[in-house]
Amino acid sequence: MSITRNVRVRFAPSPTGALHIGGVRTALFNWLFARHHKGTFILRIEDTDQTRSTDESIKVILDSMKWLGLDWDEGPFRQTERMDIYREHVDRLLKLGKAYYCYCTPEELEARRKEAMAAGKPPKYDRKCRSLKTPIEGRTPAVRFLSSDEGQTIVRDLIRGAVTFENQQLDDLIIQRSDGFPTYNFAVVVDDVTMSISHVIRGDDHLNNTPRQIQLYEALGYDPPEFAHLPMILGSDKTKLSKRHGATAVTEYISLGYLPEALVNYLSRLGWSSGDQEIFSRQELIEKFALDSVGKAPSVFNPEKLVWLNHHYIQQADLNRLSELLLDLLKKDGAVTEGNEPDREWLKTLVKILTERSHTLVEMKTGALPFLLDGITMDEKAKAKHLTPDVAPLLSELTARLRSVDPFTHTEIETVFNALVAEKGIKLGKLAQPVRVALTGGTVSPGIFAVIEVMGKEKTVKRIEAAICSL
RNA sequence: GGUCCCAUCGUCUAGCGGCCUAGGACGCUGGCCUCUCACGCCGGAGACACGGGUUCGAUCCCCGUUGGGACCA
Repeated sequence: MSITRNVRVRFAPSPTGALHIGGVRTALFNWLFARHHKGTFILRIEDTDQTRSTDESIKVILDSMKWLGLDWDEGPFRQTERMDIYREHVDRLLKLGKAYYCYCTPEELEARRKEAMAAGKPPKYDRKCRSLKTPIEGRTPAVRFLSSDEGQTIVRDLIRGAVTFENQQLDDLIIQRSDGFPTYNFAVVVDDVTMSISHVIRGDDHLNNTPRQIQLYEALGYDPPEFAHLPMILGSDKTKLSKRHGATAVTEYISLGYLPEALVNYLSRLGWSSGDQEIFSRQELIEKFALDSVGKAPSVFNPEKLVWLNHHYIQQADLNRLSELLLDLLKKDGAVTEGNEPDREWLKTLVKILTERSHTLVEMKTGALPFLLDGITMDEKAKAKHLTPDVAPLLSELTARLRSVDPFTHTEIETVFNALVAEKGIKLGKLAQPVRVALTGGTVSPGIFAVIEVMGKEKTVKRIEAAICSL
C-alpha cells in the first residue's frame, strides 16, 4: 500500500463514559498509523449527544490517552463548538436540493415502519415529506438527506477490499434533528472533511454507515477519505466486548496495576501481527505497523496474555519508576502515610526482590506489605504447618546467631543458615519455611536471605521472637 | 427480519498454490532447577468448520452450506 496523501487521522470518542479497550485499540491503530507515516493525529470529542456527554468523561478519556502515551497533535476539538459549520453544510444541501425538511414525528415514523414490516416490506423511510411544499404548522422539522436509490455505492476499504452496497437499501437519513443538532453520520462527514482527514480508521461497526457517508461527501462536493475498518474486539463469549466481560475501562487497568506498555503491546497484537513477534517496543510498533497486516476477523480479548505481558514489562521496568508506582499504591492503601515515606534506596531493593513474582503492581504491593507494616497478617494454615512447637529451639538458635551478623547482608545471612543447617543435619527447607512464615505471615515470598536482608536485623529478630512466643 | 462482514490449536496469530507430517505466543500439562512461590530451561497434548469445484497439486483461488459477528430497526 502506498500512502501518497499527507496522512491525517483522528480518534473521535464520545464522552459518555470511560475510555474502553475497544476505543483504545482504535486510538492506538490511528496513532501508530500517524506516527509511522509521520502524519498528524487529531483528537475530536463527539459530544453532540447532549444527554449522555459529560465533561467528566472528557477528562477521563484525555487522562487515559496520556497514560497510554497516545499523544495528539491537534485538538481536542469538540463538536458542540462546531455547530455553525454543521448548519452551514445543512443549508448547502438544502439549497442544492439534496436535502429536505421532514415533519414526521417519531411516533408517525414508528407506526409506518410497523405497517411496512407487517406488509413484508423493508422498514425504510417512505419519503412522505419529500414533495411537501409548505411547512406543517406547529412542528419543527428535521432535515433529511435525499439519497440516490439507483445504482451502487462501493466502499473501497483498505482492510476489507471493495464492499458493495445497493443504494436502494439506503434510505433518506436524517442529517439534522428537529432540535437542531446534527446526527452522527452527518457530523462525522463534515468534521472529517473540514479537518482534512486522509484516512478514517475506525471499528467495523461503522462499515454499514460508510456508503451513506460516501454519498454525503459526494453531495457536498468533496472527495471521500480512505477508509479502514478494524475488526471488533469480542469478549470470551464472542460477542462485542462490554462491561459484563470484566474490566474494560483503561482506568480499571490502571488501578489493577497494569503498565501502559503492556496494554499497548497487547492491544497492538490484537488484530495485527508482524510475523511471530510478540514483544514490541513502542518504536518497533511505529516502524512495523501497517494496515495491510491488520486481520479481518474479530478477535477475542484474552486477559491472561495481557497478564503475561504485564509481568514481562515489570521485569523490564526501571526500578525507580516501579518504586514510585508502588509508593502511590501503598499510599492509596494507607500502608504508607505522607511524611512517613520509606527510604527510596531501600524501597528500590525491596522492589528488586519482588519484581520476579509480580504479575501486576497490585501483586507487588501485596508482597511489599510485610516489609512496611508493623505487624503481619498470619496465615493460620501456614502457621499450623511450619510454626510447630518443635522448631522453637531452632528458631531461638537462629535469632541468637543473626544478632551478631555484621554486615547484615545476603551472603553473611546465608552463611549463618548454612552453618546451622549443617550442624543440625537438616535440610534448608526445614529452617527456611518456618522463618518465612514468621517474617511474612505466609509461605510465599522472595528468597529467604533476600527477605531477611531487606527486612533488616531488628525487624527480623523481633518477628522470629514473636513467632517463638506464640508457639 | 433486511444489509454487510468474518472463518487456522481453548485464545492471539504465522501461512499470501508445492517449503506444512501447519510454525510461534498465551493458557493447560510432564520433567529439571529449588528454601516456598515464581522465574528460567527441556518436553507434551492441542487447529486448517463442512461440501463442491479450479489445478498436476489446495490451509492458501472460486461457489455453496453451516456457524459467528456487526449494523439498521
